[in-house]
Amino acid sequence: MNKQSIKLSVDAVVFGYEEGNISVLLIKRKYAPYKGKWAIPGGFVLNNESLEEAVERELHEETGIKISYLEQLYTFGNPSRDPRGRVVSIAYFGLVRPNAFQIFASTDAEQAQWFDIKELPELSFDHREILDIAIKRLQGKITYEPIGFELLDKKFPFSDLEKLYTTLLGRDIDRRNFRKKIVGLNVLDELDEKISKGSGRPAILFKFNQKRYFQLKKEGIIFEI
Amino acid sequence: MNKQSIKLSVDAVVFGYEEGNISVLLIKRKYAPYKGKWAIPGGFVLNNESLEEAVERELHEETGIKISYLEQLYTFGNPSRDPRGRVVSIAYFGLVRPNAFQIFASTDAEQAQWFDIKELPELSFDHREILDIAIKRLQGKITYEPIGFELLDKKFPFSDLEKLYTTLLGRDIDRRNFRKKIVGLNVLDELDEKISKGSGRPAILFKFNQKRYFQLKKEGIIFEI
DNA sequence: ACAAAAGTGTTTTCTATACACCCATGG
DNA sequence: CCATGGGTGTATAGAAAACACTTTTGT
Repeated sequence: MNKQSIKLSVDAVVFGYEEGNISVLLIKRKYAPYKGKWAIPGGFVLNNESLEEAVERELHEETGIKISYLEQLYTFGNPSRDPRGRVVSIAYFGLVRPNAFQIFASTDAEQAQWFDIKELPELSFDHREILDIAIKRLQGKITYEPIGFELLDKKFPFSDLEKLYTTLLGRDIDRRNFRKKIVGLNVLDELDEKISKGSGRPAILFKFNQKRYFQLKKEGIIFEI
Repeated sequence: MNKQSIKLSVDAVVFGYEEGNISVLLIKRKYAPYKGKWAIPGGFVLNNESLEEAVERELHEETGIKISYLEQLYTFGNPSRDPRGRVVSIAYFGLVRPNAFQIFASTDAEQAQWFDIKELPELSFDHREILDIAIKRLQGKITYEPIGFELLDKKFPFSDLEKLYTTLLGRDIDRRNFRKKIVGLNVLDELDEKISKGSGRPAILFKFNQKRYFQLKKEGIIFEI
């Protein structure tokens, strides 16, 4: 019988959102292959760790950020996807507020950096394909799950949530209808605080009702905007 | 550096539908571990084949059936899921008409058999968990995709499609509203043929308009019954 | 007072749901 | 002629979409 010599890796596609821009966290590879090229953070799975542990560890090692919830995206196994030999990679997917983390490169990464998803550099391996699938998933999620908790500040004006949705959907939405729908979900708590953005009427701040938010996620709302 | 010694396998969860019953194809294991126990068909990935090739090959070897489209379900990587050592398994998912295939066990399988999903035997490894996730996916699919093409005969009366939906949803649906909705999707072509089921008015036969069907799948309709 | 962003209701349209009787055939 | 399953339309309620002016602040 042919001895199997397949290696297993994990990759973490981490999206951030800030003021109308969606970005993704990439690292510059320190070693060959693709030395000096940008790539999705990730690396080989160790013998005794779960896949989730592996992806969190690799992400932390290479970029300094620690995320406790990464969702499995897809497993990529094309035999020629890695020039070093057969490497099957399980890709994960996460959302964060970029400004809530300080990123710093280490181990296999020479550099770690946020890239706007509309201005991506050339990527290593089949990482462009992985990223494309992740972007599709991100845009798909919005229709069957509430989104925003992981991407917005703790306290935020309604307009931030609205801008997030217009950015992810790539089109304008009606402010009144949107507000009605979100309010109807009971997922936001209104605070006794306002924020002023220099000019214009100050906005009331909201926060997500965490319990209700995760309940909706679990139930899987269908949510057409 | 610690040399990685993880093995990679694939598993194929194949669902069948026949006259109001959903079944799944299982094999009885010929070798240890779990010798003589039922399991989801699958096995190790070879060095030079893609994951899709591997899962189709294993399914064919163990059960005799050949399916060209299996969808990736999830990757299971719990370090203790296999008593032989670290085995990560990529599970796939497919739908067929059981009566369109003749099943016969071979290679690692002592027997291959359809089981009603309400009367499952004890399963090997973490296959019960895999199957539960697959069943959830099957039930979820129905709300965002048309379904039935792979599960019904080429030509079928409307009532067959209706019964499939009631079975998958686990509840009754309104015959008139259901028909309206399906007809509205333009996914069925009416044939000039009828079928009689012994007593009662003969039913007009339909077939799926394949082009339209796969177009809807791709677009991803949201389809509440 | 004006510029800039936040906040708010009503009307219309569409979609989902509820609901019951007639039709065609076999025995 | 009766038992059995197949086929059909309409009315109502609820949800989504379209739509524009007023409020509050900073300058």
